[in-house]
Amino acid sequence: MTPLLIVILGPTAVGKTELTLSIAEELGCPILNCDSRQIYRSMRIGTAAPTEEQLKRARHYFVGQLSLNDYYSAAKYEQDVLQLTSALYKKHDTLILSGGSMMYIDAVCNGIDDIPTVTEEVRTHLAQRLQNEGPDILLEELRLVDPEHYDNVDRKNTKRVVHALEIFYTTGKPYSSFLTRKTLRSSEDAHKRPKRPFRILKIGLNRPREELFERINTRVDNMINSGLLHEAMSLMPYRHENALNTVGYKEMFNVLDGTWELPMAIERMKKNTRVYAKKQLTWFMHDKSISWFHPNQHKEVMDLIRKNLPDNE
RNA sequence: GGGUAGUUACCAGAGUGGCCAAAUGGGGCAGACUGUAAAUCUGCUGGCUUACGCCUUCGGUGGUUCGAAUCCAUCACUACCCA
Repeated sequence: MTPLLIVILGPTAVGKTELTLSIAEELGCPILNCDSRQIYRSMRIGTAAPTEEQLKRARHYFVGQLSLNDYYSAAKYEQDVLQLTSALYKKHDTLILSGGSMMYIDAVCNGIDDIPTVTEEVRTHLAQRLQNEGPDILLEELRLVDPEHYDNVDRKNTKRVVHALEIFYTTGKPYSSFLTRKTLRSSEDAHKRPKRPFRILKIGLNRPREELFERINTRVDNMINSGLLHEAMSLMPYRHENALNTVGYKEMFNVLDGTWELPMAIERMKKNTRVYAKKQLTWFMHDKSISWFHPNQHKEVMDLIRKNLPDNE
């Protein structure tokens, strides 16, 4: 009997948490959270992390377990999930992975190439060079060092150019030499995907755009009322950590240092969240293996799940 | 009643004779994506399914001119100032 991984995904604020919880309760199975920011501690309000009451309703993993300055990535998440699931499947035949971090979901479902982790020295050195010499020189360097990747990267996306160089300087080998599953997301390359010891059932949640945007707006208002500004204030010392380069916190930091008035920040936050939700949808829509539902369709979702439960195989 | 400034695309706002379908910003829409991804980056945004091509736009109308968003007349509206 192959165990099952139910993946519940969808744009931010669509209503994943609530549906996930009720399904988890019904099936009596744990929830592996898949949200690249909820996994950090002390960002509860701004990431709409599960509340204490919600956490009590099912066993949760990957919620609030990292410090703001911990290094993390989709690749680490993949490893952590694989390790955890192999343990959990001894007791459960079904697990739920729920969240909206596209790349994390992708890493778990389709795998991610094994690329060495960049050393701190190389990272800071290149950051330094980027500042001193500018992006053009680094891009030119990439062309010499890794012509193959030079042809493929988005050359205007400095972050990616720099990363390829980081890998080169860390390993002495071109970044492109580490990529084996280039078109991971396209179905023709399905055979290149790693075999998982579980079956995957992807359930996508979505709503009409207007409805979703309205929920985003009220969620932002609720965050503000719940003390987001206060939370952000306590995180000010860490504001330059990557974890806090996040919708919601960025805007609050601008209020705290006097750049913006609060109403302006709230508007920006709503807008940026809407943009993020759209980005998520753009990504998810490529994945033809997702079955889509409105979050209200609890019954329909459960029907699909029951059909796929391991003992029904 | 008098005076002054103004009316530009979804919004704000540049443009004061041809290089203007019209800068820039906002908003909106669409897309890319394998290592801190809630990140980072890109394209479109008058219409014509595509266009270095055509058509219709810069408050209304009428003029001047080879040519007008830009100049003139007039009407309408808006803002501020003086009565």
